[in-house]
Amino acid sequence: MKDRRAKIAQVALRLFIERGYHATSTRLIAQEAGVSEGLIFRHYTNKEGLLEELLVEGGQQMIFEVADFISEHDPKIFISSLIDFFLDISNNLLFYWRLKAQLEWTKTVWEPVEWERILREAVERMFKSMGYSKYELEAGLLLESLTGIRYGIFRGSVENISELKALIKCKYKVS
Amino acid sequence: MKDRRAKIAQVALRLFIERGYHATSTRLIAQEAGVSEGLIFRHYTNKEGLLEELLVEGGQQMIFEVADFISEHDPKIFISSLIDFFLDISNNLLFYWRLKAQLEWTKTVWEPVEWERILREAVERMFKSMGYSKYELEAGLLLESLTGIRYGIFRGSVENISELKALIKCKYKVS
DNA sequence: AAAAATTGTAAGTGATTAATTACTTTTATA
DNA sequence: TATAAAAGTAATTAATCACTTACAATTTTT
Repeated sequence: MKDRRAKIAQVALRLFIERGYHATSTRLIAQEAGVSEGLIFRHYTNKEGLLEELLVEGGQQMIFEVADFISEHDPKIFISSLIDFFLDISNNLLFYWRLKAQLEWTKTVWEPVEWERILREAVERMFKSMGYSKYELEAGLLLESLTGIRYGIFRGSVENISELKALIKCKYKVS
Repeated sequence: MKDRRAKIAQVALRLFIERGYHATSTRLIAQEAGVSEGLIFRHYTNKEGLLEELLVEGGQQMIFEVADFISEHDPKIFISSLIDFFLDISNNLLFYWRLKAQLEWTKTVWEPVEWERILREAVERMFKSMGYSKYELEAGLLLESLTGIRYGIFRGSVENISELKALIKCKYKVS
């Protein structure tokens, strides 16, 4: 069976999100994946290596996804797509996003990863082209706000997502 | 020495934030607090009981603080104070806020605590009195956005906080 | 089909975990 | 000041942790 490595990664990602990285034992991962505990360490150097690969893989997928609407040159369509991207619960990178967010709480220094830098620069460019004077500040405000709402969706404190999306788009006059 | 219990709580709060709840051992807490490990379990039923008390205590302080600008009846001053409350890094409840946020990632079901309910209702009332038609949605948007920005401040991805505050207040026409 | 490499497991390893025990010291009370 | 209660500790507990070892099964390569 070739896909047992993938199965371990899949189960680990779910458990890390459900219970937190430190509260998830390699024993439990193995049990839920239906493999022996030793196999985890045959495929990954250690538990942290497994986590690292989940983050790298998710980050690469994210770069791919972000590249999609980076190519959009119409600011209005861009901002609208950005809001959808952040707040669509059907987003297939939700698990990665959640794991990343969870881990950020214990980090001492924060450095944006590649897709975050690419995205921020693109949003700044859009606000600039839309004639906003403080475009960097505007980009920061929108991105942090969207992140907050996304956290709210994860948490379960945001119900009417589609209405909220419409309201935000209305505020930025992009739909 | 009477204040050793308080010392344990103080050190535990710091370590839980720095390293995460599960990654912080009772042994480390005792070491950093300069007490024996057994003393932790003399004062608190268990590790989770210690965490619980930190959350309850912080929540009670938060109710007290929130009550401050709940009494404000001028919507413009209210919203302005709300923004300050959420984004002032001098806020003495920052540690509680951070711990609570960190723990929310592994919760299966989310229920707003008392101060969160009180606050949300007050914000809704204010938006209603300001003539916003979708006042509930507006309240949700502002609160989740401010939470997101606050997380950004914790994370270190927001630099120009005062400028950002001014921009938000400007958008809501409250200063 | 033989050899080699990979994938898999069961049964461990020592270290660390939260929590308890048995006991001593300090503080409060009668 | 005698006594009870509370606050404190050192040493220990069973359980669990991430990880390793020695070996077996399965693929892949030649």
